[in-house]
Amino acid sequence: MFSKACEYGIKATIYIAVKSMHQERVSLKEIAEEVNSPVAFTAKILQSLAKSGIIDSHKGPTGGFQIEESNIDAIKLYDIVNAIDGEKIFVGCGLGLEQCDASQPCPVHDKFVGIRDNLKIMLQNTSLYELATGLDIGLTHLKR
Amino acid sequence: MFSKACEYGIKATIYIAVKSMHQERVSLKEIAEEVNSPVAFTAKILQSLAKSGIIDSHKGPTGGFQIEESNIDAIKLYDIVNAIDGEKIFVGCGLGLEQCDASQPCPVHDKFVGIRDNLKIMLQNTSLYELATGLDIGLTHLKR
DNA sequence: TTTATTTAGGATAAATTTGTCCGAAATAAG
DNA sequence: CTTATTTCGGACAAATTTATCCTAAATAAA
Ligand code: FES
Ligand code: FES
Repeated sequence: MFSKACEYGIKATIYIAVKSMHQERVSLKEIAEEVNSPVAFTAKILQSLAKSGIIDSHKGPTGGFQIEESNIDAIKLYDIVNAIDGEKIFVGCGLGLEQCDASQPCPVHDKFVGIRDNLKIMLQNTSLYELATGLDIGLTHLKR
Repeated sequence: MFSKACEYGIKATIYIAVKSMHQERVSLKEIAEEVNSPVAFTAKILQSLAKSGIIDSHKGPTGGFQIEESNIDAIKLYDIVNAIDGEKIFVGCGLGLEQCDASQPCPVHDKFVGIRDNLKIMLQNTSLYELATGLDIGLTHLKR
Protein backbone atom coordinates (compact mmCIF):
# COMPACT_ATOMS: atom_id res chain seq x y z
CA MET A 1 0.00 0.00 0.00
CA PHE A 2 2.45 2.65 1.19
CA SER A 3 6.21 2.51 0.63
CA LYS A 4 8.52 1.81 3.56
CA ALA A 5 9.67 5.41 3.34
CA CYS A 6 6.08 6.54 3.72
CA GLU A 7 5.41 4.22 6.65
CA TYR A 8 8.48 5.51 8.46
CA GLY A 9 7.59 9.08 7.54
CA ILE A 10 4.07 8.83 8.92
CA LYS A 11 5.21 7.25 12.17
CA ALA A 12 8.02 9.77 12.60
CA THR A 13 5.73 12.71 11.94
CA ILE A 14 3.20 11.47 14.47
CA TYR A 15 5.93 11.07 17.07
CA ILE A 16 7.30 14.54 16.38
CA ALA A 17 3.77 15.92 16.70
CA VAL A 18 3.29 14.37 20.12
CA LYS A 19 6.54 15.89 21.36
CA SER A 20 5.75 19.23 19.76
CA MET A 21 2.42 19.33 21.60
CA HIS A 22 4.53 19.17 24.75
CA GLN A 23 6.83 21.89 23.49
CA GLU A 24 9.69 19.51 22.95
CA ARG A 25 12.06 19.20 20.05
CA VAL A 26 13.20 15.68 19.25
CA SER A 27 16.38 14.31 17.69
CA LEU A 28 16.71 12.00 14.73
CA LYS A 29 18.17 9.33 16.95
CA GLU A 30 15.26 9.37 19.34
CA ILE A 31 12.75 9.32 16.51
CA ALA A 32 14.37 6.32 14.86
CA GLU A 33 14.35 4.48 18.17
CA GLU A 34 10.73 5.21 18.93
CA VAL A 35 9.60 4.41 15.42
CA ASN A 36 11.82 1.36 14.98
CA SER A 37 13.31 2.61 11.73
CA PRO A 38 16.86 2.69 10.31
CA VAL A 39 18.49 5.93 11.45
CA ALA A 40 20.14 7.09 8.23
CA PHE A 41 17.16 6.21 6.09
CA THR A 42 14.88 8.05 8.48
CA ALA A 43 17.16 11.06 8.18
CA LYS A 44 16.56 11.21 4.44
CA ILE A 45 12.82 11.01 4.88
CA LEU A 46 12.75 13.72 7.55
CA GLN A 47 14.93 15.86 5.33
CA SER A 48 12.40 15.64 2.54
CA LEU A 49 9.49 16.27 4.90
CA ALA A 50 11.31 19.36 6.11
CA LYS A 51 11.72 20.56 2.53
CA SER A 52 8.02 19.96 1.98
CA GLY A 53 7.34 22.25 4.91
CA ILE A 54 5.54 19.61 6.95
CA ILE A 55 8.13 19.55 9.74
CA ASP A 56 10.79 21.98 10.92
CA SER A 57 14.41 21.05 11.50
CA HIS A 58 17.15 22.74 13.50
CA LYS A 59 20.85 21.92 13.48
CA GLY A 60 23.30 22.01 16.33
CA PRO A 61 23.09 21.08 20.00
CA THR A 62 19.49 21.25 21.26
CA GLY A 63 18.58 20.85 17.59
CA GLY A 64 16.18 18.34 16.17
CA PHE A 65 12.75 18.20 14.62
CA GLN A 66 9.46 19.79 15.57
CA ILE A 67 6.13 20.88 14.15
CA GLU A 68 4.63 24.28 14.75
CA GLU A 69 1.87 23.53 17.21
CA SER A 70 -0.70 25.61 15.41
CA ASN A 71 -0.19 23.50 12.29
CA ILE A 72 -0.72 20.09 13.82
CA ASP A 73 -4.44 20.14 13.27
CA ALA A 74 -4.20 21.46 9.72
CA ILE A 75 -1.72 18.80 8.60
CA LYS A 76 -3.56 15.80 7.24
CA LEU A 77 -2.32 12.26 6.69
CA TYR A 78 -2.91 13.00 3.03
CA ASP A 79 -0.20 15.69 3.07
CA ILE A 80 2.40 13.28 4.41
CA VAL A 81 1.57 10.48 1.99
CA ASN A 82 1.43 12.89 -0.91
CA ALA A 83 4.79 14.41 0.04
CA ILE A 84 6.54 11.03 0.18
CA ASP A 85 4.76 8.66 -2.21
CA GLY A 86 3.26 11.25 -4.53
CA GLU A 87 -0.19 11.42 -5.98
CA LYS A 88 -0.04 8.26 -8.10
CA ILE A 89 -1.87 6.30 -5.46
CA PHE A 90 -4.73 8.81 -5.59
CA VAL A 91 -5.10 9.17 -9.34
CA GLY A 92 -3.33 6.19 -10.92
CA CYS A 93 -5.01 3.26 -12.67
CA GLY A 94 -5.37 0.10 -10.59
CA LEU A 95 -4.01 -1.99 -13.45
CA GLY A 96 -1.16 0.37 -14.29
CA LEU A 97 -2.55 1.95 -17.47
CA GLU A 98 -0.65 5.14 -18.14
CA GLN A 99 -3.71 7.18 -17.38
CA CYS A 100 -6.88 6.43 -15.46
CA ASP A 101 -9.63 7.72 -17.67
CA ALA A 102 -13.34 6.98 -17.25
CA SER A 103 -13.90 7.39 -20.97
CA GLN A 104 -11.37 4.64 -21.73
CA PRO A 105 -11.57 2.58 -18.54
CA CYS A 106 -9.65 -0.57 -17.64
CA PRO A 107 -11.68 -3.58 -16.53
CA VAL A 108 -11.48 -2.72 -12.83
CA HIS A 109 -11.95 1.03 -13.18
CA ASP A 110 -15.48 1.37 -11.79
CA LYS A 111 -14.78 -0.83 -8.81
CA PHE A 112 -11.29 0.50 -8.17
CA VAL A 113 -12.09 4.19 -8.25
CA GLY A 114 -14.42 3.82 -5.28
CA ILE A 115 -11.73 2.26 -3.12
CA ARG A 116 -9.13 4.77 -4.27
CA ASP A 117 -11.40 7.71 -3.54
CA ASN A 118 -12.32 6.34 -0.13
CA LEU A 119 -8.64 6.10 0.71
CA LYS A 120 -8.06 9.65 -0.41
CA ILE A 121 -11.01 10.98 1.56
CA MET A 122 -9.94 9.06 4.64
CA LEU A 123 -6.42 10.48 4.44
CA GLN A 124 -7.72 13.99 3.82
CA ASN A 125 -10.03 13.77 6.81
CA THR A 126 -7.45 12.40 9.20
CA SER A 127 -5.49 15.10 11.01
CA LEU A 128 -2.09 14.74 12.50
CA TYR A 129 -3.65 16.08 15.68
CA GLU A 130 -5.97 13.15 16.21
CA LEU A 131 -3.26 10.62 15.40
CA ALA A 132 -0.85 12.29 17.80
CA THR A 133 -3.46 12.52 20.53
CA GLY A 134 -4.25 8.81 20.28
CA LEU A 135 -0.58 8.01 20.65
CA ASP A 136 -0.08 10.48 23.47
CA ILE A 137 -2.82 9.03 25.64
CA GLY A 138 -1.51 5.51 25.06
CA LEU A 139 -4.39 4.35 22.88
CA THR A 140 -2.15 3.55 19.92
CA HIS A 141 1.42 2.40 19.34
CA LEU A 142 4.28 2.94 16.91
CA LYS A 143 6.02 -0.37 17.46
CA ARG A 144 5.32 -3.70 19.10
CA MET B 1 -1.28 -0.66 -4.68
CA PHE B 2 -0.64 -3.85 -6.62
CA SER B 3 2.78 -4.98 -7.85
CA LYS B 4 3.59 -4.80 -11.54
CA ALA B 5 3.50 -8.60 -11.60
CA CYS B 6 -0.03 -8.50 -10.20
CA GLU B 7 -1.17 -5.85 -12.67
CA TYR B 8 0.14 -7.91 -15.58
CA GLY B 9 -1.32 -11.07 -14.09
CA ILE B 10 -4.80 -9.59 -13.74
CA LYS B 11 -4.81 -8.21 -17.26
CA ALA B 12 -3.49 -11.45 -18.73
CA THR B 13 -6.05 -13.53 -16.87
CA ILE B 14 -8.91 -11.34 -18.07
CA TYR B 15 -7.68 -11.64 -21.64
CA ILE B 16 -7.35 -15.40 -21.38
CA ALA B 17 -10.87 -15.56 -19.95
CA VAL B 18 -12.32 -13.64 -22.90
CA LYS B 19 -10.67 -16.03 -25.33
CA SER B 20 -11.68 -19.07 -23.30
CA MET B 21 -15.31 -17.93 -23.42
CA HIS B 22 -14.93 -18.21 -27.20
CA GLN B 23 -13.34 -21.64 -26.92
CA GLU B 24 -9.94 -20.34 -27.92
CA ARG B 25 -6.56 -21.05 -26.45
CA VAL B 26 -4.12 -18.14 -26.51
CA SER B 27 -0.33 -17.98 -26.68
CA LEU B 28 2.04 -16.15 -24.39
CA LYS B 29 3.11 -13.95 -27.25
CA GLU B 30 -0.40 -12.84 -28.04
CA ILE B 31 -1.19 -12.22 -24.38
CA ALA B 32 1.88 -10.05 -23.88
CA GLU B 33 0.96 -8.03 -26.95
CA GLU B 34 -2.64 -7.50 -25.93
CA VAL B 35 -1.72 -6.67 -22.37
CA ASN B 36 1.30 -4.55 -23.21
CA SER B 37 3.59 -6.47 -20.90
CA PRO B 38 7.16 -7.81 -21.25
CA VAL B 39 6.96 -11.29 -22.74
CA ALA B 40 9.41 -13.18 -20.53
CA PHE B 41 8.18 -11.56 -17.35
CA THR B 42 4.62 -12.36 -18.30
CA ALA B 43 5.68 -15.97 -18.84
CA LYS B 44 6.83 -16.22 -15.23
CA ILE B 45 3.58 -14.79 -13.94
CA LEU B 46 1.45 -17.11 -16.07
CA GLN B 47 3.58 -20.01 -14.92
CA SER B 48 2.80 -19.22 -11.31
CA LEU B 49 -0.88 -18.68 -12.04
CA ALA B 50 -0.93 -22.08 -13.70
CA LYS B 51 0.67 -23.62 -10.61
CA SER B 52 -1.96 -21.91 -8.49
CA GLY B 53 -4.60 -23.62 -10.59
CA ILE B 54 -6.16 -20.39 -11.81
CA ILE B 55 -5.26 -20.94 -15.46
CA ASP B 56 -4.36 -24.01 -17.52
CA SER B 57 -1.30 -24.23 -19.77
CA HIS B 58 -0.48 -26.56 -22.66
CA LYS B 59 2.85 -26.95 -24.41
CA GLY B 60 3.55 -27.56 -28.06
CA PRO B 61 1.97 -26.34 -31.27
CA THR B 62 -1.61 -25.23 -30.73
CA GLY B 63 -0.59 -24.89 -27.10
CA GLY B 64 -1.11 -21.86 -24.94
CA PHE B 65 -3.19 -20.75 -21.99
CA GLN B 66 -6.87 -21.12 -21.23
CA ILE B 67 -9.34 -21.20 -18.37
CA GLU B 68 -11.96 -23.86 -17.96
CA GLU B 69 -15.12 -22.07 -18.95
CA SER B 70 -17.12 -23.35 -16.03
CA ASN B 71 -14.59 -21.76 -13.65
CA ILE B 72 -14.62 -18.25 -15.04
CA ASP B 73 -17.49 -17.15 -12.85
CA ALA B 74 -16.11 -18.77 -9.72
CA ILE B 75 -12.69 -17.15 -10.05
CA LYS B 76 -12.62 -13.81 -8.25
CA LEU B 77 -10.20 -10.93 -8.59
CA TYR B 78 -9.27 -11.74 -5.02
CA ASP B 79 -7.91 -15.14 -6.07
CA ILE B 80 -5.58 -13.60 -8.64
CA VAL B 81 -4.27 -10.89 -6.33
CA ASN B 82 -3.85 -13.36 -3.50
CA ALA B 83 -1.97 -15.79 -5.76
CA ILE B 84 0.50 -13.16 -6.94
CA ASP B 85 0.87 -10.54 -4.19
CA GLY B 86 -0.14 -12.70 -1.25
CA GLU B 87 -2.41 -11.84 1.63
CA LYS B 88 -0.31 -9.11 3.19
CA ILE B 89 -2.39 -6.43 1.51
CA PHE B 90 -5.51 -7.88 3.13
CA VAL B 91 -4.24 -8.41 6.67
CA GLY B 92 -1.10 -6.29 7.04
CA CYS B 93 -0.73 -3.12 9.12
CA GLY B 94 -0.96 0.14 7.17
CA LEU B 95 2.13 1.43 8.93
CA GLY B 96 4.11 -1.78 8.59
CA LEU B 97 3.88 -3.06 12.17
CA GLU B 98 4.74 -6.75 12.16
CA GLN B 99 1.19 -7.62 13.02
CA CYS B 100 -2.07 -5.72 12.70
CA ASP B 101 -3.77 -6.23 16.01
CA ALA B 102 -6.79 -4.30 17.24
CA SER B 103 -5.70 -4.80 20.84
CA GLN B 104 -2.37 -3.10 20.15
CA PRO B 105 -3.31 -0.83 17.25
CA CYS B 106 -1.12 1.58 15.32
CA PRO B 107 -2.33 5.19 15.00
CA VAL B 108 -4.11 4.60 11.70
CA HIS B 109 -5.57 1.20 12.53
CA ASP B 110 -9.23 2.12 12.91
CA LYS B 111 -9.31 4.20 9.77
CA PHE B 112 -7.13 1.86 7.73
CA VAL B 113 -8.95 -1.36 8.45
CA GLY B 114 -12.11 -0.01 6.84
CA ILE B 115 -10.34 0.76 3.59
CA ARG B 116 -8.48 -2.53 3.63
CA ASP B 117 -11.64 -4.53 4.25
CA ASN B 118 -13.51 -2.67 1.52
CA LEU B 119 -10.75 -3.56 -0.90
CA LYS B 120 -10.91 -7.19 0.12
CA ILE B 121 -14.69 -7.32 -0.21
CA MET B 122 -14.58 -5.61 -3.57
CA LEU B 123 -12.02 -8.10 -4.87
CA GLN B 124 -13.95 -11.04 -3.45
CA ASN B 125 -17.15 -9.86 -5.08
CA THR B 126 -15.65 -9.20 -8.49
CA SER B 127 -15.73 -12.24 -10.76
CA LEU B 128 -13.45 -12.87 -13.66
CA TYR B 129 -16.62 -13.39 -15.68
CA GLU B 130 -17.85 -9.83 -15.33
CA LEU B 131 -14.40 -8.37 -16.03
CA ALA B 132 -14.01 -10.53 -19.13
CA THR B 133 -17.49 -9.69 -20.36
CA GLY B 134 -16.85 -5.96 -20.06
CA LEU B 135 -13.70 -6.35 -22.11
CA ASP B 136 -15.35 -8.63 -24.65
CA ILE B 137 -18.14 -6.19 -25.47
CA GLY B 138 -15.66 -3.34 -25.80
CA LEU B 139 -16.69 -1.51 -22.68
CA THR B 140 -13.22 -1.70 -21.10
CA HIS B 141 -9.64 -1.82 -22.31
CA LEU B 142 -6.34 -3.47 -21.39
CA LYS B 143 -4.09 -0.86 -22.93
CA ARG B 144 -4.36 2.63 -24.35
C1' DT C 1 10.74 -40.19 -36.70
C1' DT C 2 11.70 -35.58 -37.56
C1' DT C 3 10.63 -30.94 -37.20
C1' DA C 4 8.44 -26.88 -35.66
C1' DT C 5 6.14 -24.69 -31.98
C1' DT C 6 5.08 -23.57 -27.40
C1' DT C 7 5.51 -23.47 -22.27
C1' DA C 8 8.87 -24.54 -18.13
C1' DG C 9 12.55 -23.19 -15.56
C1' DG C 10 17.09 -21.69 -14.25
C1' DA C 11 20.61 -18.12 -14.58
C1' DT C 12 21.46 -13.51 -15.10
C1' DA C 13 20.82 -8.50 -15.59
C1' DA C 14 18.64 -3.94 -14.99
C1' DA C 15 15.99 -0.83 -12.29
C1' DT C 16 14.07 0.67 -8.14
C1' DT C 17 13.69 0.86 -3.32
C1' DT C 18 15.75 0.47 0.93
C1' DG C 19 19.53 1.27 3.74
C1' DT C 20 24.59 2.86 5.09
C1' DC C 21 28.66 5.88 5.47
C1' DC C 22 31.01 9.94 5.94
C1' DG C 23 32.36 14.66 5.58
C1' DA C 24 30.19 19.42 5.41
C1' DA C 25 27.47 22.96 7.44
C1' DA C 26 25.09 25.02 11.17
C1' DT C 27 24.78 26.23 15.86
C1' DA C 28 24.68 26.14 20.97
C1' DA C 29 27.64 26.34 24.90
C1' DG C 30 31.93 26.64 27.36
C1' DC D 1 37.32 30.98 19.41
C1' DT D 2 36.94 26.24 20.20
C1' DT D 3 34.44 22.25 20.80
C1' DA D 4 30.64 19.23 20.82
C1' DT D 5 26.32 18.20 18.85
C1' DT D 6 23.01 17.81 15.34
C1' DT D 7 21.02 17.99 10.63
C1' DC D 8 22.34 18.15 5.45
C1' DG D 9 23.71 16.08 1.39
C1' DG D 10 26.27 13.29 -1.64
C1' DA D 11 28.21 8.81 -2.68
C1' DC D 12 27.80 4.20 -2.07
C1' DA D 13 25.85 -0.56 -0.94
C1' DA D 14 22.33 -4.09 -0.22
C1' DA D 15 17.92 -5.97 -1.11
C1' DT D 16 13.95 -6.46 -3.79
C1' DT D 17 11.34 -6.13 -7.89
C1' DT D 18 11.17 -6.10 -12.64
C1' DA D 19 12.86 -7.85 -16.85
C1' DT D 20 15.82 -10.70 -20.15
C1' DC D 21 18.18 -14.80 -22.11
C1' DC D 22 18.79 -19.36 -23.11
C1' DT D 23 18.18 -24.32 -22.91
C1' DA D 24 15.06 -28.12 -21.76
C1' DA D 25 10.76 -30.48 -22.05
C1' DA D 26 6.43 -31.37 -24.09
C1' DT D 27 3.64 -32.06 -28.02
C1' DA D 28 1.25 -31.56 -32.48
C1' DA D 29 1.79 -32.36 -37.27
C1' DA D 30 4.17 -33.59 -41.46
S1 FES E 1 -8.52 3.15 -15.89
FE1 FES E 1 -7.85 1.63 -14.53
S2 FES E 1 -8.59 2.37 -12.65
FE2 FES E 1 -9.29 3.91 -14.02
S1 FES F 1 -2.17 -2.12 13.55
FE1 FES F 1 -1.74 -0.82 11.92
S2 FES F 1 -3.45 -1.13 10.65
FE2 FES F 1 -3.91 -2.46 12.29
